[in-house]
Parts: sequence; structure tokens; C-alpha cells
Amino acid sequence: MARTVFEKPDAIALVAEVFRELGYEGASMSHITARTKLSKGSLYHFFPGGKEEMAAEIMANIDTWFVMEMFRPLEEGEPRAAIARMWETTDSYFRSGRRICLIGAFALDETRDRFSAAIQGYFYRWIEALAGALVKAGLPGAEAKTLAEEAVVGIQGALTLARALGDDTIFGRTLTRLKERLESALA
Amino acid sequence: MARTVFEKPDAIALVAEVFRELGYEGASMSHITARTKLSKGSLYHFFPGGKEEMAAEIMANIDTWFVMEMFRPLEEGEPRAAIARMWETTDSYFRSGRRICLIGAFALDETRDRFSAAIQGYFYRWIEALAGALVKAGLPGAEAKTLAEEAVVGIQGALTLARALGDDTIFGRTLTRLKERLESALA
DNA sequence: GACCTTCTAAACTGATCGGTCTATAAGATA
DNA sequence: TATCTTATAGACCGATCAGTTTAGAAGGTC
Repeated sequence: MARTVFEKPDAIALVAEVFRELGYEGASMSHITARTKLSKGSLYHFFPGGKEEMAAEIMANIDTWFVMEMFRPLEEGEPRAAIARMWETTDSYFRSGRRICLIGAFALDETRDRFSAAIQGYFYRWIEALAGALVKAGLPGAEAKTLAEEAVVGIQGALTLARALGDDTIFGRTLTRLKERLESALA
Repeated sequence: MARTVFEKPDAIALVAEVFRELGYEGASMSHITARTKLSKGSLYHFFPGGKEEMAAEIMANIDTWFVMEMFRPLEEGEPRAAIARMWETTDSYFRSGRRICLIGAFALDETRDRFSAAIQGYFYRWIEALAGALVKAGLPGAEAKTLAEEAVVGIQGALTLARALGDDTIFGRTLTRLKERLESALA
């Protein structure tokens, strides 16, 4: 029998896309094996804890990616450049709105109860990192917090509407609007 | 055997809450029977088409409610009063952010494919109705469209974050911000 | 080559899935 | 009271679920 060898990072990325398309409950093991071409043997070898472990590792993986690519630059880099980079990173990560936020989707059903700490931490840190950069760029704390919250709210809402309306333009339009709002606050 | 008699509108409301909590795939028939106290016999009596028919009727029900309570007033009533009423209706319908938007949640996983027309129509009409009221209140069409879209995006994003963060205040804060933005555009 | 670890393939299991069916309870009509 | 309609209860069905197990393929180490 033909044997394809995968490594765990590949497995995580492949399974993540299935969860993203079908949701946690909607992604059955047979969907996952069919779409990823990983056999059950492989999946349970990499993730002995089954679906729950897959989802936990995927979320940890996403979290690490955001920390490296967005949160740390916001926290440690030159604030205006890091914010500019955040908009680009956001647009490319979410494929201009054609790819949903798995963490946000998990927040909406009872999957949230399984992973509440990870979900909460992801959004909390995003808002805090952006607010911190805005403060470093010269805004008062309260205004920075409000604007940061508004930005993350807008990104999540735009992802929902992009998907709901099947509209490829609303995400970019929303990002531009949010970006301009931050820039005019910093001007 | 004790026999409890339900009427169909009760069944719709009860099942809706289960979908809202668990999502479409997460809400199994046994969850639904356990939480609603409706037996399978009753459920399939009211909804011969099973889960799919339940979800379709629930969405139609929500849609009708929004049309009556929000979209029609926006389309036909005095625009400023209708917009003011929209914010109140939104806050109370979503229980200040403790209740999610079922239509928005369905948009995020493959449930969307089953109900895409209903999902798309709901958001499209909401944005159109609000934009129409803004035009009637004196705004240029393009600005009205942008502001309406921003409002609905913000509401959906705030629902996601309210749930993700377990934060009871973010929804109200976002509604207030969006409301003020519309008011200053109209001033 | 012998051995060992890592990984894959798929048959298999018991539980749960969505959905069907039968029996009957309760009210309406007469 | 007899009958008819509507709605409820829950046993039952085949399919699919998540997860386990067995067997062996591939590659590294000696």
C-alpha cells in the first residue's frame, strides 16, 4: 500500500483547514481523514487525545504565530511601523476575508467552553498589544484601549460579514477604514 | 405517562436556543430532546424535515422578527426615531451581548452552505434598511452605505468578542460608539 | 543484515447519530 | 359515547461517530 509520510507541523496545518471549513463539531474524523489524506492511525499517532488535542494544538499554533508576527512587534517594535505591519499581516493571514478566524468561530458555539482560556487569551493579547503600541505612539491610555478594541471588533465583524454575504470586498474596505481611524487619531 | 403539550411557536423558540448554544452541528437530536423536553415524536411532528427544517424555520422566524421590529421601521418610519429604536432593539434582542447572533454563527462554518440565501438576505437587508434610513435623514448614499455597513460589522464583531472574552460590557460600549458615530454624521 | 523506532493503513468496537415507526393520550366534533 | 385529529412518548433502525488495535512499511543505527 502506498505510504505517505507526514510530519506533525504538516498535520496541524492540514487539520486546521478542515476545522476552519467545517467547525469543531462539523469536522468528523472521517471528514478529517478524507480531506487531509492522513489515516486515523497517523492522526491518533500525532494527537493521541483525538479531536480535542488537535484543536488545542492548532489553537496553540495559531496563537504562537500571532505572537511572533503581530503581538511581539506591536509590543516591542517601533509602534507606527508595527501597526502598519499589523494591517498587512491581518489582510494576508485572513486572505482578504476569504479565510475565517478559527478562534472567533470557536468562540460562538459550545466549543468555547472547551477552549475558553485560549480563546480569551488570544483576543485579550491582541487588544492589549495594539493598545500598548498606540500608547507608545502617543495616545492616552483610555483612547488607545477604545481604538484597539474597535479595531479587533471590526476585524471579527468583517470576517463574519465577508462570509455571510460572500463579499470579497468588505474585509479590505473595513481594514482600510479602521486603519484610517487609527492614523487620524495619531496625527 | 405524563404528557406535555407544546405548540409549534414554542417548539421553534426552544429549539432555537439550543442551536444558539451548541451550533448547528453541535446540537444533536438527543441534546435537543434533552434541553427542550420535546420528544422525538413531537419534534418530527412539527418538523418532518428534521434538523434542517428546524434550522430553516428558526431562521425564517428570526428574519420575520427583524423585519417587523427593525427593518420595516427603518424603511418606512421617521428615520432618526427608527435608528434610535434600532439601537435599543439590538441591545435587548442580543441581551446586551450575552446572546449571540444565530445567523452570524451559521455563517462561519459549513452550515452557511445549507442556508446561504437566508444568511445573505438577513445581513443584506439590515445594511440596506439602515443605509436607506440614513439617506432619508439626509446623508449622501455612499456615506450612508459605509456607515450602515460599519454598524452591522461592529455589532457582529462585538457579539464575537463579548462571547470570546466573557465580557458583559464590550457590546454596550460598542453600540454606544457606533450610535455616536451615526449621530455625529447626521448632525 | 538485525534490530529498533517511527509512522501508516485499515479493520474493528461500542456509542451515538439522525430519522422512522407504533402505540396511545387528549381534545374536538358529533 | 363513538370517532377523528393532533400531538407525545419512546423503542427501534441503519449509518456514522470517536477511538482502539493489529499488522507492517520505511528509515536509522549498529
